[in-house]
Amino acid sequence: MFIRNHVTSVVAIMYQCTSLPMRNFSVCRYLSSPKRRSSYSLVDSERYSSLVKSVMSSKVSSQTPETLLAEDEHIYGRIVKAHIPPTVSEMREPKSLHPFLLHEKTEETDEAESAPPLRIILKRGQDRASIPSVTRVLQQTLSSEQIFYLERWKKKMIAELGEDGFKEYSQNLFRQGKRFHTALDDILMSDATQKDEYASDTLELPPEIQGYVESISHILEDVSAVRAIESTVQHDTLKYLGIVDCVARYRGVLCVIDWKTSEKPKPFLSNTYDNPIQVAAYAGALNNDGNYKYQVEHGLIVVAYKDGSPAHAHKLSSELMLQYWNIWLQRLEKFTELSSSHVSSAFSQKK
DNA sequence: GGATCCTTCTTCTTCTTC
Repeated sequence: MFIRNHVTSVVAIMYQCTSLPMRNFSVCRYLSSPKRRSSYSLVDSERYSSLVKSVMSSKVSSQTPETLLAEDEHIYGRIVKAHIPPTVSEMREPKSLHPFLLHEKTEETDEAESAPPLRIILKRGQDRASIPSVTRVLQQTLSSEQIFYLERWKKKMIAELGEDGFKEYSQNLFRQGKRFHTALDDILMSDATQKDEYASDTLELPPEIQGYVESISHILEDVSAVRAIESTVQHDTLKYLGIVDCVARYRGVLCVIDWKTSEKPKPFLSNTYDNPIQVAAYAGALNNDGNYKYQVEHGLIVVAYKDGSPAHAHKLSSELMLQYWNIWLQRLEKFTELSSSHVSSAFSQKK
């Protein structure tokens, strides 16, 4: 078990290395090197001896900040405040420094928690037509490694089931996932609105869903104060939207909850691929959406199984959420670059 | 009424030893 956990964490570090910007990559390389060496030890000290001497020398220069400024002015002229256009990342960066540790929105009251869950239906108007969704961004910015393994899996399945068989298999997976979500929405909504602890027991469940619901029954015992169900969230600054499965308290902590169905067991967070990024993206959007009068800092991914075996619940602390939020920003940036290059190439073709 | 959108899922592995 230890070895497995160890390997998982090493893989997690490797994954982070590949997902983070170059400066972080060098940090990872530094951490993974067998012997931590200072980069200064690599400097050809003989070659730079005069420079080192001049830097280390205590001799005071005849130049002072004032004389340097006067000299600069003489050479370059007076400083004129120039308008520097913001970079894409600056434009996209929200005004808030931390999307999960802000308390700008008014504090919650017990009354607000006892109100019926919010459900903002997605309406695609003209203003929203161009706004990408979380799913679309994640799908279109998969790594080449992810695409490779998915394609390989697909080929294997088609070889096994045939084209039509695979199509039917995929549709069935989607159908089960959708039915599970619908059933869960009914359960949560009926519990939240009827104030009856056993209200959901009277609900009729489709037979193929019963195992999944049984799988999450122990999780549902710890879920309370449901605030939102299948509700649209939109990041007003970063311009993206999505639909959160659920916002509720899990063991007393307010979380964005994502329900998943899976054929394979997913006991580790790393088994859930991009799901944590999805949850962080939803939470970040909710925290920047005026329709929600509260902040959510935590996340929860619940993986349910058809045979009724206990679901795996992966908690995402605010620290983890921030890490995944940063990965989400990178994916969003990549998506923007891809779509703008797509637009410009389409434009040049038209020309 | 039809089309489109947001979701719903799918990946990480192969061989040795006890």
